[in-house]
Amino acid sequence: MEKKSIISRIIESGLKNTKPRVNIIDLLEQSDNLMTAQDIYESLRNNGVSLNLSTVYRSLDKLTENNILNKVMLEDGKQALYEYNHDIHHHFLVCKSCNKVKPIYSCPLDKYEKELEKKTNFIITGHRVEFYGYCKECQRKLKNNKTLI
Amino acid sequence: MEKKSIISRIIESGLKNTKPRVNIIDLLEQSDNLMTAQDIYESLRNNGVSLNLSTVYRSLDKLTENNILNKVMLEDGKQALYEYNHDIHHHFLVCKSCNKVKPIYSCPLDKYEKELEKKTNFIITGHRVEFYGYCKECQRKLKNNKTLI
DNA sequence: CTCAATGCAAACCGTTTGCATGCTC
DNA sequence: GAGCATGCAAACGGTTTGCATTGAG
Repeated sequence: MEKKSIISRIIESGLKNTKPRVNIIDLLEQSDNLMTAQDIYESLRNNGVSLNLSTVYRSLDKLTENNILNKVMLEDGKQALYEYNHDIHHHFLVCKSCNKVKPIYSCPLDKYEKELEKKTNFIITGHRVEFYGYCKECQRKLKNNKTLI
Repeated sequence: MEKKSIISRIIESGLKNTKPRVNIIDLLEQSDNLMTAQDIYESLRNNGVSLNLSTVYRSLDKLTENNILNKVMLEDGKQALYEYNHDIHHHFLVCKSCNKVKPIYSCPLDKYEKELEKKTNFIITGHRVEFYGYCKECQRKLKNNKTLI
C-alpha cells in the first residue's frame, strides 16, 4: 500500500498523521504474520525507526479502535497479536508447534449463528473461531523426532 | 458430585489428594459460571477455607493439565477462566454487556474441520469458538438506557 | 521417610499511565 | 496556538517462582 493511502486512512479516522502510526500500519500491511507489540517495536527499531514501546501500544490501541488494525488474542492468552484489517471476515489456523498463525478466508458459521440467535434469544454481534493443530512442516519435523504424541 | 468421587478423580490422575484441590473441584463442579483464580480464591475464603492465591494457581494448573478442569481465555485476554471438565465438547456465548458466559452444547464444525484438514495439510487437533453479543436481559436494559448502539 | 504441595513474599512480564515535552493541524 | 501524540519512567495486575515448611502416601 502506498504511504499516501496509509496517511489518508489515518486522517479519515480523525487521528493525527504521525510517523509511528504510518510505520506501524505499513509494517503490518506488508507482514505475512500477525505481530505482537514487541515484534513491531523491534522490527521498526531494526529498520532505523526510533520510537518507544508505549507509543507502539498507544498507536495499536487507536488504530484498533478505528478498525485499521485487528487485535487478536489466542488461546494461550500471553500476548496480543495485531494484523492489518483487510475487512475480510476470517479465522485462524494455529500451529501448536511453531506457533505460526494462518488466516482462513472461509467461515462455516453464518447459518448456525442465526439458529443460535433464535434458540438463545441472544443478539449475536460476532464470533471468533480458531483451529489448533500441526502444520505440514511441523508434522514432518515431529515425526522424525518422534515427539508428536 | 460426592467428595469421594472428587478425591478418586484426583488420585487417579496421580495427584495428591489435598484440601485445596478438593475444594476447588467441588466449587467449580457446582458453579453455573466460569470462574477466575481470584473468584475461586475469594469464594473459598468466604466459605471459611484458608488457602493462598498461589496455591489456587498451582492447583488450577495441575488440574487443567490432568483434564479435570478446562482453562478458557476469552477475547479480552485479561484473565483466565476455569470450568469443571464434563467431557462434553462445547463452545461459549459471551454477553459483551454483563460478561456472562453460557456454554453451548452443539457444534457446527465437525465436517468443516475435515475439509479444512484436506485443504491445508494441517492436522487439526481442536478448535475454539465463541459467539459475542448481548443476552436477553442486557438487551432489555440497554434498550431502556438507549446505550446499545 | 520421601517427595509433592503449600504459604509467603518477591519477581515477572505484558500492558497501562502520569507527566513533561513535541508536533500536527 | 490548541490539543493530540510521544518519550520516559514508574505503576499495574494477573500470574509465576524460590525457598522454607507442611503433609500425603
